[in-house]
Amino acid sequence: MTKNLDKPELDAFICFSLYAASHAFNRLYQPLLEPLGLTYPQYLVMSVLWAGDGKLVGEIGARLGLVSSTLTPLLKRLENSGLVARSRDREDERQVRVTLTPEGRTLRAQAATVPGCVLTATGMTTDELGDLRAKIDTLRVAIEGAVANR
Amino acid sequence: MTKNLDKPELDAFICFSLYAASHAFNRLYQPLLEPLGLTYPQYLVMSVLWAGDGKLVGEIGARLGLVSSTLTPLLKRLENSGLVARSRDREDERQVRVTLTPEGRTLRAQAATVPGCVLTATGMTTDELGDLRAKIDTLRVAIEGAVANR
DNA sequence: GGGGATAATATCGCGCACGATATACTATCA
DNA sequence: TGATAGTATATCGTGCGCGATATTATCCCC
Repeated sequence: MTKNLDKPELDAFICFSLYAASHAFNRLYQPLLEPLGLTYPQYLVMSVLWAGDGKLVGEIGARLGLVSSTLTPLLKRLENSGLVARSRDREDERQVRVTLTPEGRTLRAQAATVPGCVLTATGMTTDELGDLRAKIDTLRVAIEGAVANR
Repeated sequence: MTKNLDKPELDAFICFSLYAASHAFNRLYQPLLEPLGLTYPQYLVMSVLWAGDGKLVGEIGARLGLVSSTLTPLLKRLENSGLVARSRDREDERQVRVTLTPEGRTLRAQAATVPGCVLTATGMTTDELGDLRAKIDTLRVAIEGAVANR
């Protein structure tokens, strides 16, 4: 009790770190993505589509942990940029399928240098990064579980 | 080259993780902070002030990696909530010093249960969390360095 | 001590991020 | 079949987060 009052920032240490690291990645990607005309979240969405075209809005959201109120405007901006097309699924008209345009596919090659730049900037090996990623994912899963059964 | 084209999401793995983990923490804190009338970034700012009252806007920004265009509106909202006071420094009138009001200090006791809830939700020991935090900080410092000398 | 450089904060515009709610479609079951 | 429940996406309002720029104060050098 007294301990918590003495160190109210104890829990904050880990979230400070995540918070700051997340923003730092944002600042790292931004100048790399600016010539492509993409923001960082838009790049993440395009990466999901490059990994498998023709996904539903909900599938993209599940991969990135985003809801439709975030994705819909973002996808509309990508559509206005001519990188993706959005169309209601013929089978189930509630669903919206997002597909890459030829311009969207072309952009993939232009973005090919980005991963190398980022990897260099981390100053870590792919093994170290993979290990760290696994630990962060473990933490995230634990937190999501706690949020679900609170 | 071909490798990058085959795996454009390779670099994305670590940033996906950070991105999702950061948002997961946001969703964990939100219901805990809602009774206090604080958002997650506002809680981080209050934590900084609870650790040491009377900080300058720039000092808070340095601690959290935020610039004035983010902090100024946030601090004004905290001021409107009656939790902090903002005043120009007598010595150097360019600077704005942020101090806790009695209500802001009182809130600290009400927030005392938050760290424990969060720690429990992580399912990790403080040692494990500390180790993870250190690794994340190492990554962040490397990235910030790369951004600085690009 | 006056003028340009520098520094700290503020303002503005845009793009997330999300909760609450609305809309449109599908499934179910009486 | 027709009401009802459930599902997928969209809309709206609020609060970050930041780059570009403005404003005001201090510093420094002639």
